[in-house]
Amino acid sequence: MSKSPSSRSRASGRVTLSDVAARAGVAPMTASRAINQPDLVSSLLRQRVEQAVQELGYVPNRAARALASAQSNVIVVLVPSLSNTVFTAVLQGIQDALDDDNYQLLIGNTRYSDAEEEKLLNVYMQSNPDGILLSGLTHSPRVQQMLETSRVPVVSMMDLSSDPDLLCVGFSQVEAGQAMTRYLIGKGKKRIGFIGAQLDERTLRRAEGYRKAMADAGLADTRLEIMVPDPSTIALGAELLGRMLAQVPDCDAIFCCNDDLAHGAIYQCQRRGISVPEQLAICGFNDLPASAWMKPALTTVGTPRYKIGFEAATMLRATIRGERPAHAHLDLGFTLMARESA
Amino acid sequence: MSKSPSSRSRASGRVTLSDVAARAGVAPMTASRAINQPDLVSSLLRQRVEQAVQELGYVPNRAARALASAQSNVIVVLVPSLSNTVFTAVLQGIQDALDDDNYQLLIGNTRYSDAEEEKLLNVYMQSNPDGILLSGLTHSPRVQQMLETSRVPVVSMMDLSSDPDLLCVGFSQVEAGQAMTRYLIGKGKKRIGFIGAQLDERTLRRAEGYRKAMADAGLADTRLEIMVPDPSTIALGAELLGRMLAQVPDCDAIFCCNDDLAHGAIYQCQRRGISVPEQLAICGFNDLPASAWMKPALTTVGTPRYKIGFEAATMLRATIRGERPAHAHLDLGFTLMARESA
DNA sequence: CTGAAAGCGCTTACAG
DNA sequence: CTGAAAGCGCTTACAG
Repeated sequence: MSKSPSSRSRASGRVTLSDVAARAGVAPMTASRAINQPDLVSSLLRQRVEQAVQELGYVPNRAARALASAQSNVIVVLVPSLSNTVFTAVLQGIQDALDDDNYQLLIGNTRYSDAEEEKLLNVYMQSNPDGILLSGLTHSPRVQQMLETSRVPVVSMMDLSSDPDLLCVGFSQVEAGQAMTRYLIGKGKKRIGFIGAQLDERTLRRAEGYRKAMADAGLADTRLEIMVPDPSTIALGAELLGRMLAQVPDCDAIFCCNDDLAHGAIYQCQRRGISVPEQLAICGFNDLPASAWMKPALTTVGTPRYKIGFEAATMLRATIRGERPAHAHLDLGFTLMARESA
Repeated sequence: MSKSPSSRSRASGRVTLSDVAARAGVAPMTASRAINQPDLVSSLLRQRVEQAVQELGYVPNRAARALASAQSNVIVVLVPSLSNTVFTAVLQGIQDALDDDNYQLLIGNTRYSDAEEEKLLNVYMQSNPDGILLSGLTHSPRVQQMLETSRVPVVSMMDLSSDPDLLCVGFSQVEAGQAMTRYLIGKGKKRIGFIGAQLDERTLRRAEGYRKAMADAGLADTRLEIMVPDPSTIALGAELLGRMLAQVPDCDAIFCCNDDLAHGAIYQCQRRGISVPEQLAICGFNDLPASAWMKPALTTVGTPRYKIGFEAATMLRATIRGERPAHAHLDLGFTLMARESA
């Protein structure tokens, strides 16, 4: 009659499904059904089980469920940064899309590192995820291999792949970079600099679009490019503006690979008494909240990051359920936001 | 001799520890030791097991491990927002503190809602976490109860509790609000407005500090307070600046409960031709990256959010290991950043 | 240093 | 609609 576990017991001491079943006077199997598939149980037993759950404060053990059912209900999300608003918006979209689905999100921060991505994926694979959401298209060979051998559904976010079979949701980073550069060229700018930081794949593709547009217009000049691996910050934008002007004194426009850099460049211009856009046009990428409000308001590229997360999660969920999406690639596009700074 | 599982098998098809053991010619127990406690196994067998792991591409099943060992190695983190830089910095600190510890972080976004916090905790408790990191001190009664009955170690972040037994890492939000208000009073300001949004507990405590300082100086006037439940954004700051000036035309300073609001207020002043700080002093809270760079540079309160995350995670880890921290409360302080705007 | 047995808490696959 | 049996893939607690 003793309630304490025998000395040789390995029981955790927590309330288990068997405890609930005993209290309700049913078999554990029935208690399980009453909780997970209530429609299959008579209302009388269901009520008795529900009451036992309440009285005992039963909390299901997710590990046991995952083990028995071979279904983890885990979705892994890998993003390169948590401090970059772009990716927190993506995460928000994912959460909203999956809100009612009882999925558990395992959020990994790769810090823009392929090695870190590999490490995280290695650990997260131990949780036997039902699906994976990845940022970007380029990954280490081992990551590619892990993904293939695991046969877990994957959706890539942010850019569009050239592989027609790869599920992805995003927009063409190359075209967006090209569009912004063409806009500046259309404004009559000739000496258009490009400032790139972090050098993640998206920045590289935007630079690719910039180069295409410059070459098309016969304006290409490698000295107009400043590329540094440091993280994008306002402070770095301010610094790189100075470096660009020192390197290319007749520069008449600067395309920053993102808004943080552009904000820093504009603040630096204000400090140096350089009028924007009259003396120097400046534009960014991503349209952060401050961009529309600052003086001068920043010309930039609006990107559908929230929607990317939402749609990618939706596509992944459909794939997990065994549905084949009509289109493997979902192009959400971008919007050129012409404002005051360029 | 067939490799395919029998039709009645429930096996997942994945490589298991038994497969590794069979390949290495050892018992599963020995394979387990070779992987998790290699020092307890002879180097010969260890090597054979390691090789089998490689050849088979073995990935341990975390659910099985958690179930058998009654140890999840999961730490739950609940933050009110992922779009607020403050909390992403906290998360970064947590990740850095726990980096080498094989903990799996379950990050939950409560969206500033007690009900959502309750819902998340309910789900996350199913993972049997080893520890929990919470934002703030106030929670719903059911959350409090879940925490108590579960006996899982908890560390609260951001503020300092009045309960001496509650583990917490942060700083006094009340004192910070008071300090900033006193600073403005010291600058000769008489009609100091307070703009509060979101109305989360930190904002309410900062407002409490503001009221104390105003009352102490005989400057209290409830019309000087604007409190709205909407999320803090630049746009809202711009709007509320207008509302404050309409309501209190002789207002000579505005204390915004955070930097986003303050940025919006300053941008709005620029648009209206109001000089800051000459006509109107404006200050914020948190010292976001843009604050030091914008013109005028924002006077604000610097807060140790990264360190809060780092130290809270460190304290939690120690507690999980059974150590008693020397002090239950860790006060990391704040810094008044006097700049141009006030 | 190594291994056979039992068990963690749940669900699957049956059977009635 | 209900339940007895077996099993998911590991680790604990022993024993040798």
